[in-house]
Amino acid sequence: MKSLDGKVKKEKENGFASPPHMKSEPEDDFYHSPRQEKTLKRERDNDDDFDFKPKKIKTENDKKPKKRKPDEDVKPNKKTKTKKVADGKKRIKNEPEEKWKWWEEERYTDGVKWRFLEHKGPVFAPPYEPLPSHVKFYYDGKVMKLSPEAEEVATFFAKMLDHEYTTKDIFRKNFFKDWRKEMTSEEKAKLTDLKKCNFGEMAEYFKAQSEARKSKTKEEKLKIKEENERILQQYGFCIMDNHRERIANFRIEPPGLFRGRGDHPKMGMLKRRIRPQDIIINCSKDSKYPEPPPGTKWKEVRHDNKVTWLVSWTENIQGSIKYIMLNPSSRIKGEKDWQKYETARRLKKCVDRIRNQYREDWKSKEMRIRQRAVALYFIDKLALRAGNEKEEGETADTVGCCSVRVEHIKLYPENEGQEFVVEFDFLGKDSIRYYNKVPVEKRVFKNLQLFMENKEPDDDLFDRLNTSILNKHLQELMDGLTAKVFRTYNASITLQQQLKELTNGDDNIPAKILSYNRANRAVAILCNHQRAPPKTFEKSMQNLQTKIDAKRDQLSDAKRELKSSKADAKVRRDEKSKKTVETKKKAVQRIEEQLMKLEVQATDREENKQIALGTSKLNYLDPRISVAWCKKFGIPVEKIYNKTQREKFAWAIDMAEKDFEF
DNA sequence: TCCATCACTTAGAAGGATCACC
DNA sequence: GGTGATCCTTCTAAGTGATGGA
Repeated sequence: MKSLDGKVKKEKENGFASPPHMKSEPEDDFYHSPRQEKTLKRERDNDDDFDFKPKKIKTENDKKPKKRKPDEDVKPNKKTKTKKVADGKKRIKNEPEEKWKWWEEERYTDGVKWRFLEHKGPVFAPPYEPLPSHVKFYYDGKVMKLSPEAEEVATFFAKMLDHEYTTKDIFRKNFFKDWRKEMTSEEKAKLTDLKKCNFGEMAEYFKAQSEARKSKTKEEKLKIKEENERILQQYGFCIMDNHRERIANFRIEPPGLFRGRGDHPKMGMLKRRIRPQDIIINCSKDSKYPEPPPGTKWKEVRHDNKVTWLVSWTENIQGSIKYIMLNPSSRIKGEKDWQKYETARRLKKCVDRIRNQYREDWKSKEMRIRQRAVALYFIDKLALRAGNEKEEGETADTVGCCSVRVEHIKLYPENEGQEFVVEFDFLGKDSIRYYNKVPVEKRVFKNLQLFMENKEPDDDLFDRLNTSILNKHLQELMDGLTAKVFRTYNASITLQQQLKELTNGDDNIPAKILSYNRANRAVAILCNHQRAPPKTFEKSMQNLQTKIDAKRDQLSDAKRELKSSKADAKVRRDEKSKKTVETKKKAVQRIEEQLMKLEVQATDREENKQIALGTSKLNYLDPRISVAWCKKFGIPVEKIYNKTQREKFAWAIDMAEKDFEF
């Protein structure tokens, strides 16, 4: 099977224009003036302290039109203005259309995700290329020629030889078992012990290949780049309704060895190659369907416009479905994202009521209600994930709030001068450790003691609760409320409040950005977004310190020079020496600035050693807060969001003014 | 009500691209 | 221009939560 048949097919017009949407403007918008909060962990907001600001009606002269709300539940939209979506006939294709402001248009309701969808299908992994004959595999010290099927799987292992994975028993066991399935019966009979396999030459070969790729000439690299660009243009976009939209992952995952996170029982298993007959295509009936590679067929072509995916297949490790979907910059993802933050803002309006309610529920006669209330308190206070049940033995043993077990918490009536301390220690999503010691309210503490009575360490702490019960309850408290909304809400409100607290209007830009990063960091800590410290961390820190020291020396030199030039000018009293003083002054200033920049950088980096800022920035922080902050303090938005992020948050950059309140 | 399935969001690692410095 | 550090993009695993059928 050819992965990408070399020829570029001329793109054909589809000649279809989906029905134009009528654009409408909502009549109003809510703004909220939140209380400032002092600490990282959130306290109460007042329920009723938001005010109402009427929406402007867009006119031709308005520079910034007020946009509609993404969240239909908030209030009905009144159509104040309609705009026809251009009927996308000939102009849609290849040239990048001018930036489309989908957020100014009306959304679909009733679960329809699109009216027209056309795409080219996925790009398959390149077929296996057998190793050159000089690259040998050895078994028990002797050369052995492998069948292509067995050889391919062997190369997967060889490519990972440097990785810790290949030293793990489970990984090796799973790999060997799956590898044997690909062997001929002769190979199977002969290769019985993984320890006797020598993949060294293969590994060397791949390393050399990778080196060769790096040391290619400029021209060669450019050629590769152009080819990638060509594939991107051909397969990396679809037409959804009237717009050419970028696809996120148009390449099918290549075969390889499964790399689970943490202690995953399936690590090392063979992830099989996906073929056209595994693929389900989703597109509209009246579109030009993607062609399967010559001589092959798709599993199915369907036309389901209640879903957003273009391509799907079932993966063989967990049996789960994988999808090809659109890029975060697309309308379909952006609308959802915007809506997510609007839901979180609605929570802000009623979070006080909800908090009062769960505090009451701590006293309930019913165990299930107490458990629900304590769990919700943790989700709110500590930004824990919901914690769905998982199938035992199928995945790594990780938990979230509802699935926390007795063994994951310790209770201290008194600890380090604080009363009622709970110590959490468990593995969360991606097997990232959650460790936290927090003082809680007495009632919570007493409840926890009660929940733990007569239980074994591996019993569920909340045995009368699961995520579905919890979410059902939340749904009753607020339309659209689920456990994860609390994470979004608490992350965003924390950012907003930390920015208020930390930003000093008189600071220069690097110092303000340090403040921003610190606010961002507070959120990342709250959400427990961690990263492995970069391998080069210590060294790069040292380098930076060396630079700082050098800069300090430079500064004292410059100061000395300034001093002597001043003395000189005093004696000479001529223009030339006055000028010299000025020049020296400027030099000192410049060096001071440079020094400060370096010091700020060092602080930022040190504080960021094990913390990942990206996840919260991308998924939890209402981008309008950051945009408003940039506008308020004259920071170019490019300093906060890179190009990709600006594309994802185009809606927020366009609509948020400096007075935006989450 | 329970469970499986499906769709979609959220997550950190890896590797490539770009930048800063000498 | 070379090199190492840093930034950005890609990759795909691992969550959440809705839904529908038994």
